[in-house]
Amino acid sequence: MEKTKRIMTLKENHLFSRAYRKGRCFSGKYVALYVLKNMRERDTKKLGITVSKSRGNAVKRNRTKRIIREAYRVFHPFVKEGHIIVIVARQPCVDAHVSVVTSELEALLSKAALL
RNA sequence: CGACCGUACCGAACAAUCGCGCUGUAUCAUAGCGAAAGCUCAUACAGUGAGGAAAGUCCGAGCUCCACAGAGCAGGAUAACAGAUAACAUCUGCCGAAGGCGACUUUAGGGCCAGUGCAACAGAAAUAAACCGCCAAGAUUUUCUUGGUAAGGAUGGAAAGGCGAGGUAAGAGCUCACCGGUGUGUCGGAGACGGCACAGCCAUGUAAACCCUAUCCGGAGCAACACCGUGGCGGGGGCAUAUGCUUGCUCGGCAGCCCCUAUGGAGGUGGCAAAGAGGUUUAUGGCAACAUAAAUCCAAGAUAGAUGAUUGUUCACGACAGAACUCGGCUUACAGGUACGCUUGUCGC
RNA sequence: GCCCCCGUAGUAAAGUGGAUAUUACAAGUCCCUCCUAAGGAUUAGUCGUGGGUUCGAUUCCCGCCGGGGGUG
Repeated sequence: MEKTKRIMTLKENHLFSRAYRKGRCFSGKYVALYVLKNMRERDTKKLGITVSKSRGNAVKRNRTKRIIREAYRVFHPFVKEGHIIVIVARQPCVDAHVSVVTSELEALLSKAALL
């Protein structure tokens, strides 16, 4: 099974832009999902979370990132390996509750055939 | 009790489970490096983990690098006076001015008699004075000329100290009382300045207009800077003449492999994390800002960037808002709450 | 994080402290034309915002707000 419970985070900017250009896109009301197959590293899964500057000030952006990370943490052991996942927060996500975001993320992940 | 003023402070609390950054200790069977020790990763336990403004980046410093014999100019900043401070555009006290019944608050507040500029429109006239008016003289006769005048009218933000009385041909600080402002003297004060007395009103506003006076200022900023460093491009030496290119051949040259070395992209480490112009209390000095002494307290340190979720209980039902080298201020945002002191109004004793 | 720059009609730009803030394009209305184009006339500004200096501020000074750029 998975060797680490730790979530690998996506850091490089060019991988973000690759995911936006070439990845498959699934968007819901609260978040949008970009999925890209990682050819180089087959057995890892990487996560990137993006909150635009127009969504609010620093406190609101940090809080939104925490909510998304908490929602993703539930599904992390079941997600298939070898993918780059980018989650983009949309405007309603700033004031949303965790349970709402979790249910929507579950629907999007199953739609993307990652579960 | 209500309203107001000033100063200081707080910025939801507790418990359980899961999860995150850093530090320490232990383990390292498994994953990576290594001959090994061990290190990284991981796991377990313990500790610790955002603010009063962390914000805006508006001032002032520390720190680092660059430049620099000395002096001046240019440019910039500040501006009553005295002090505090490492320093400041900050703070304290005080003076003047403005506001408030008051507690108290606000105040870029030097110099237009060093010089220059500007003051549109209106108005006769804007720094220079006679349009109307008033008075006198002369000529002519429903007015005109010459002279005097700054009381009154009209314009304007501003018209030459204000108001009253005397005075005069009419007027005028021409003279006088009061007020205002200027100068001199004297008294008080550390000083700005204030009180009193005398003299005397030849003259607007603007210096956040140029400027003058006094004081201060070299430049850039932690993405500074220092170190490690392999990819590339270089330099030197060695190996091999096996292979490719350069012409069909030979020599030579380039490419090749290894070692040393300079620069130093990506990346990493330090700077930088517990401790300094630090907080609290007490004592002394001072009106105060603050200073001195003693005791005592302090523990975030990320690098796409750590504090969240769920459940339960309670309340005032939770605003503004996230450290990024570090301090002192200023400015701006903010649900609500607490303490002390003062003023004023009403009621009661 | 740090360092800078800019806000004027819908857009792009001018604008010595002094009249109702100027020009071009665009937009609306009217005239001209059988209709359209061209042409002519005309309309619309809280000069980003709050204070201050001044008789008077788009302009000078200060504080906020918004936008943009640079960063061996």
